Amino acid sequence: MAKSPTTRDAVVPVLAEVFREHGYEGASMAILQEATGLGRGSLYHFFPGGKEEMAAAVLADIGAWFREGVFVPLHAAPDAPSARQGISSMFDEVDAYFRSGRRVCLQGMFALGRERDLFDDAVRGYFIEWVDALAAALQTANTDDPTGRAVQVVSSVQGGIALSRALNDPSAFTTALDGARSVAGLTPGGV
Amino acid sequence: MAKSPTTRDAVVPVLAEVFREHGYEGASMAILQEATGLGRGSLYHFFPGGKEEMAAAVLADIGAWFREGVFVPLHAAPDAPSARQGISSMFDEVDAYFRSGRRVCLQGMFALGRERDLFDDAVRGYFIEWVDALAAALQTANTDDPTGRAVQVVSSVQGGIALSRALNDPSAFTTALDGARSVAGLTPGGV
DNA sequence: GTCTATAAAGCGATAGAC
DNA sequence: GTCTATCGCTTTATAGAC
Repeated sequence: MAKSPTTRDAVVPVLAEVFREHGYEGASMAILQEATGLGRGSLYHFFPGGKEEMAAAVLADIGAWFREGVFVPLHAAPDAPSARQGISSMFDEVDAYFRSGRRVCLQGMFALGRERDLFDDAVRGYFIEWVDALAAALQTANTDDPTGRAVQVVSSVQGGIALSRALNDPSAFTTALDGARSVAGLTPGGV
Repeated sequence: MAKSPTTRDAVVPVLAEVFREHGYEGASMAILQEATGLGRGSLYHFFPGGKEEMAAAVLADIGAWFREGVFVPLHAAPDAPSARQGISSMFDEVDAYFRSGRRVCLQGMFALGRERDLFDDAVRGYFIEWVDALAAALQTANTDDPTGRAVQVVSSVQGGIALSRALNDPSAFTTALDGARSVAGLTPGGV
């Protein structure tokens, strides 16, 4: 690597992981400092709004990642076969991203707590985008009740994370995801 | 009412609601004090272990409620029709208890955060009991893959709470629950 | 841009009077 | 059993040197 200037963009994923592991309140400045390797002053230089701005930046970053990698492809499917392919890819991406339930969904976590009030738009927007994109793909795939099924699929993913963490068993996430695939009209085998 | 002696049992449900609304860390002693109407000294008299003992008591109380009202009936079903009836009742109880997603599941909330480490047994035990009881009823009802379906149903409930809160729309919980009913082999109409 | 020092407030927990 | 006063620690945020 030529050089590594500390940029705001580079530090956001690190902050994301800290928020995922410790929660919003639990992620103290001291922990964020240690994880990023930056001093207090540097963090406040990049994020004058403090923790709240850090979390907002993280949520925006995650939202952009899903938009680009998952939601846009779902919307882009022109016909039924490619829609089914897109939905199948979504499950693969989701399984990889959440590491079979070992990694928490920050938006889902925030939705359960007081953080929802603070980051209302980011949390709601993320799930609206997800449900809308999936519903559009399900409709293209000629599935009945696309919106209802999209809600059920996204719920299963979120609940699968919670349950697999509670049981300390990633297979619970896999099972939940399999059920969601079935709801989305995918056969266990392939697209 | 003849008199109202402040008992430990009477204060636990109040604490539960505070933990649900503010989370474990967000539920400060000041808030718990105000909600219960008790002074610091009284709270520490009932719960010498402080916040941790309060949360443990709350989790135990919730666990006992579900055990008595939901899990035991599921296990008790002697034949397929009564098993289906018990499963149907479970969904009604769950919908009422979580107020169509307006009320958070404390165990599910704790599972996503650091609290999981602190209340590991209570959180894991709660979900193990739930999945086991539902799987037993599904088996009695002659449903295939009872354990897998039980995991999917419980995941849907947990995810439905998160999604309905994120969207600020209780109908998302209802939709998630309808999907779960279908996974459990129940027709939308009745038992 | 990065750092340390420090301010100001809130936290959980304890002590001891009543 | 209930209360208030207080300890000691951690928190976020700021100020200012470099």
